[in-house]
Amino acid sequence: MSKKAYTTKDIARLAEVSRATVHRVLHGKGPVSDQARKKVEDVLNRIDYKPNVLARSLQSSRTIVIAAIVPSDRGDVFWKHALQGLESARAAFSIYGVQIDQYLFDQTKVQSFKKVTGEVLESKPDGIIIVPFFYKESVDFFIQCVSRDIPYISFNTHVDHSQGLGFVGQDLFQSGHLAARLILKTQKHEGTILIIHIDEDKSNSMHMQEKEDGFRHFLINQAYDKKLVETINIRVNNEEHLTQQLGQLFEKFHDISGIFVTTSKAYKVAKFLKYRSSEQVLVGYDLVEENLKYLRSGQIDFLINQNSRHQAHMSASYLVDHLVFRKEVPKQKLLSLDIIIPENLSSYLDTGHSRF
Amino acid sequence: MSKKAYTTKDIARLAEVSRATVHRVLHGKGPVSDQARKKVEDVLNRIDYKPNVLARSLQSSRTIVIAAIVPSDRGDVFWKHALQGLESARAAFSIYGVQIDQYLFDQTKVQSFKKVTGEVLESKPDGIIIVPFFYKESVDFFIQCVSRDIPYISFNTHVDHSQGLGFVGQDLFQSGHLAARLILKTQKHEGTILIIHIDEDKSNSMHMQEKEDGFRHFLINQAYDKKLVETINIRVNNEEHLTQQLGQLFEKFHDISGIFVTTSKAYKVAKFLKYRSSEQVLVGYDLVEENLKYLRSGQIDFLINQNSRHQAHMSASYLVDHLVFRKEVPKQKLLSLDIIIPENLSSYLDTGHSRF
DNA sequence: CTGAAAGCGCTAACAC
DNA sequence: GTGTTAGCGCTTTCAG
Repeated sequence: MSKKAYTTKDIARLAEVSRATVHRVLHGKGPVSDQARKKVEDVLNRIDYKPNVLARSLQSSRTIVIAAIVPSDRGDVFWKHALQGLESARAAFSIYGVQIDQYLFDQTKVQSFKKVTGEVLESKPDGIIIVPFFYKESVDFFIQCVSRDIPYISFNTHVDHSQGLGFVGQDLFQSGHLAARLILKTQKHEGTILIIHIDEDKSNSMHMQEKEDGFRHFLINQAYDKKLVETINIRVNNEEHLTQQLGQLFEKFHDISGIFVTTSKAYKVAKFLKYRSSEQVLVGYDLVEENLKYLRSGQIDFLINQNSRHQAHMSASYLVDHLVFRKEVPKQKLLSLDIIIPENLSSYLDTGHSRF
Repeated sequence: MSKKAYTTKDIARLAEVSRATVHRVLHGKGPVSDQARKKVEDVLNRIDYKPNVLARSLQSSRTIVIAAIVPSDRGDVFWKHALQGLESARAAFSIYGVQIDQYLFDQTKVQSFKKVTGEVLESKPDGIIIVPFFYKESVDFFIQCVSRDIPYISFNTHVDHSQGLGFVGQDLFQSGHLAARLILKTQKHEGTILIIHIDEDKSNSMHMQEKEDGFRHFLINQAYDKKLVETINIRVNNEEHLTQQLGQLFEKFHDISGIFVTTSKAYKVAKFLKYRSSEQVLVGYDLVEENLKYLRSGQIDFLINQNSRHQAHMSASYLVDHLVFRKEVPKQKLLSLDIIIPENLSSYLDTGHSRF
């Protein structure tokens, strides 16, 4: 059926040179005479040669090192899942001699980020996976990578840099759009809609803003009364303060019909709603334990899954495609925006991609 | 860091026999003296030996043949996607010397099914992927497989048979449950809810019934007035007949608030609704082109994605895990129930799993 | 019954 | 510059 694939041996025979010469031409290293090079290239143009990855990986000596720069997961399930994705990738690709080293930084400290990026460059890895959390520092880092000729792939946070291998993440504008549709579809009446940015620090602000933009865009399209849409920023330092703030909001706007929380902290709002036994539509992000509790009990209506596990795995997968299989990888891979309700929750919780 | 893995050479050295003997013990074939066997087994118990799959696959001679028994796709996008999943699996696993042969049957003819299953058994494949469309015939076939010691994995349609390697599909009861929640959440008022089974033949009836059961289960839990839920069976032979039937339904129940179509034919209802400019919540299945059109224009509110492409790919993937990697595979893999609305449609359309 | 030897396709080291 | 050689870990063949 499928005819035998060409090997370097075949090429050597056809080009009337030795396999070593073929090898040198294929990899562009080592001295080759123009004449020999031409002979080999002619053959390569004529046939469809695909190197056998397995045979290549069999060379046990060669191990490919990937450095992954990711926020540490101290109590944050989102990043814990990302690390799990990296781990499953490590397991899956170890047979190809790929090694994935994790470099964790403290997402509240730029210094920490700078430190680990420095360490990574020192270690001279074959490829890099990175969450470019801090904009300016990331751009600096990317420039370093390019000059050192180290391919990198970023995920979750998008920082424009065309030299990178690719980006894996989600379309945040679109996800805000989606949230708006869900709320408009399910709210009981046309009341005030709150957009709540609730987070520990400012670092996520770009993320949150894009979601808000998408959200508002949908409402405008639907000619929703602009005066009914309110944006609130909340820093969660202490619980009481939060309750107080929410209480004030509910006094000020007594006809709240829907709430969009742009971070994974929707459970904090849900808690408040439960206490008040209010019945607003609540849409949030991420399958973190506290959110799931309120999703199951009905305080949270929809969760949008950002699937950091999948993002991380995908990133690793693409880097391996590039480094091991020498395959093209897409400049951008936008993962699906999963809508989670109690019925499909469990089907998303068990990892989803068992082969990875 | 990670110490070198054991090889057959190591085992041979430790057991003081030759590598060939180790090989014979490992694969339980060929004559080995009890004494030699014991020596090798002792070593194997002491160390953690994992065969190197790459080296094994390198033996170009050995090609593993998988037979895939799937309904033909004559005009049916659902099965077309399944075939695409098989194709992507073929491409992905060809490097391991795996070959996937497709055996298509006509889903309207039992005879056709019997014919291809016969052919497959004749061809003595190393493993089988099958959509056990016809219950009785499938059970017969499974028995044949077991007696011939051919591992098989089924997908999409569930036929109880514990001897199989596994099943890949969706929880249909749960998916009906999900549809019910979506409709109750979004309908404008508590009106009549229609469950419409609309298909070309009867073969899907078990599928459809499970969905209905899940759907009704949710409504009962929510104490929805039983008298407001109606089940309708429609065979789609000609378009006019369908329009007529729907017209009669809408006359009989003038307060219809939601419609659940248990097959991929929701677009037929959507077309009718558009014509009447009615505003019921409509939930259906599958990302087939006609459905997408009405999803985008708003006649269909939600689509549930059964992702046959992914199902097929996953099945192949598991079979390869078993045959090539000698890994355990789960008895049952329930794929996620994806809720599709216009905003996340495109993110589900491009295949999703690029590495496959 | 057992072991030695060759070979899968690719790479790296070392002669020429 | 170029070709020969050896070896990755496993399987298969063939001689003992």
